[in-house]
Amino acid sequence: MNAVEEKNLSRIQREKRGKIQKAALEVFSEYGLRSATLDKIATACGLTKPNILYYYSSKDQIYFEVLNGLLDEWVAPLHEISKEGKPIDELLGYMKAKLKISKQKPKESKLFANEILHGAPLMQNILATSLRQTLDEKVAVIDHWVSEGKLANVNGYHLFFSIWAMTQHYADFDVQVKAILDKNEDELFQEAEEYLTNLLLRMLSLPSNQNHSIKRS
Amino acid sequence: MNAVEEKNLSRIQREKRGKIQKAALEVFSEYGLRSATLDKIATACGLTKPNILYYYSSKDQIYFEVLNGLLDEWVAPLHEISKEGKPIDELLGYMKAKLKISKQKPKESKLFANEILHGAPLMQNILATSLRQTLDEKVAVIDHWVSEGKLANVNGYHLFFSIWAMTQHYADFDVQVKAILDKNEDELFQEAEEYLTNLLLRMLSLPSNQNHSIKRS
DNA sequence: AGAAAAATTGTCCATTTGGTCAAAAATTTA
DNA sequence: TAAATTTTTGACCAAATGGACAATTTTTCT
Repeated sequence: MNAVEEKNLSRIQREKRGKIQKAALEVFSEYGLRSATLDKIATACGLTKPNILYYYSSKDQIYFEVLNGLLDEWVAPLHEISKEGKPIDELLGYMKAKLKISKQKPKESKLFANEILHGAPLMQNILATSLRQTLDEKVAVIDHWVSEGKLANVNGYHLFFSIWAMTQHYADFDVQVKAILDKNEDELFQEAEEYLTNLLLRMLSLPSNQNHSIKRS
Repeated sequence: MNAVEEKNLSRIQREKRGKIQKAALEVFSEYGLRSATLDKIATACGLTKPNILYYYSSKDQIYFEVLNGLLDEWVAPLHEISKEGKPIDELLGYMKAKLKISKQKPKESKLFANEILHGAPLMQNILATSLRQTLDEKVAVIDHWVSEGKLANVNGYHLFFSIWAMTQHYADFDVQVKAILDKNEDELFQEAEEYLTNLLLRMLSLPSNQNHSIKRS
């Protein structure tokens, strides 16, 4: 499935490839594909440039490997949304999972964002097939919930777009966020979670439902 | 105020500088600062590379000029938010203004996003001073509205973050959006506006307020 | 241990690219 | 129109960079 089979690798190969990928993530997420250099990656992982090219045939290939690894992580939380669960809980859980990734893996988020921002030349077809199919399924679940009266009437696609946008914003544009708010990382994400929870609750709750912000019983 | 005074320029200078900036916006927004080349910009505006360097002293300077122009446009809609207006209308108007920019100036939006994504090396201090100050003022207005009972209780900073994130998403990540939805540009932004209007209405309306989706009187 | 295989590196190369510069062409000014 | 000024360009350069490769070192296998 992966472009590189990972089963028949020696200990050394596994270690070095791991080091390279980790360093490459750092460098690529900071500089982007073009302005990242093999020398920077080499320095970051303590290897020589030719040594890196012994493990990966080209800079592009390293980038491709790293990016491919990210895509799976990026899509994974979607699969956790269960038709059987309580609609609002499922969607709140999804938002929290995405927000958690933004907090814990900002570099990965930025690299992914950068790729899409520049036209996703390496992922466009995957987006249009795999991601699209998965999302279609989840939107169908949302439509189902809506039709059963378990959820306010929302456009499922745009709901996902907005969850992606709002959660990733805290990772991708952290420089801007931190230029405006002085909070430390923990405070910031705590606030964000409260804000987004409130937003989704208001957005998704049925108008005539029980009052969600103030429990009476 | 600008890094380059624009008053004492001849007709030729004005024309050529304009051409260069326009071409530079195209190229920079597609490739980013580093992987954009002077040759690409030269081709895009039909000038020679040395000719471009006759008008701008370096590639970095062109980038700086272009970027600086964008910042003003980016912040401008914020100033339109009036303390005197009806809170929800003001904020809906702001969202619509930002969404309109995403639709009509996607390249500008992407260039801006790219800069922040990579740490905003050229704008960090402006963000932390000018933008921050403006935003502080507008958040104060929101707090005021909230305290007067004209608006649901929301965190003003995160409200702006989410409006930025959600509206810019349609420009910055258009590749992803279009990989998932087949709609044409007009349909897409129409849907987005409806979705975001509904979202903000639900988010900002007071719980016990009049029913906003169905007018009774 | 010794041979074979794998891993590592120093050196080198070709291309790309930002930028220079002097000469030429075009425009403006007197 | 002729001089002065501005604009344009072809040729060129130095630095950066992705990558090749043969030689060397290290590890693995018998």
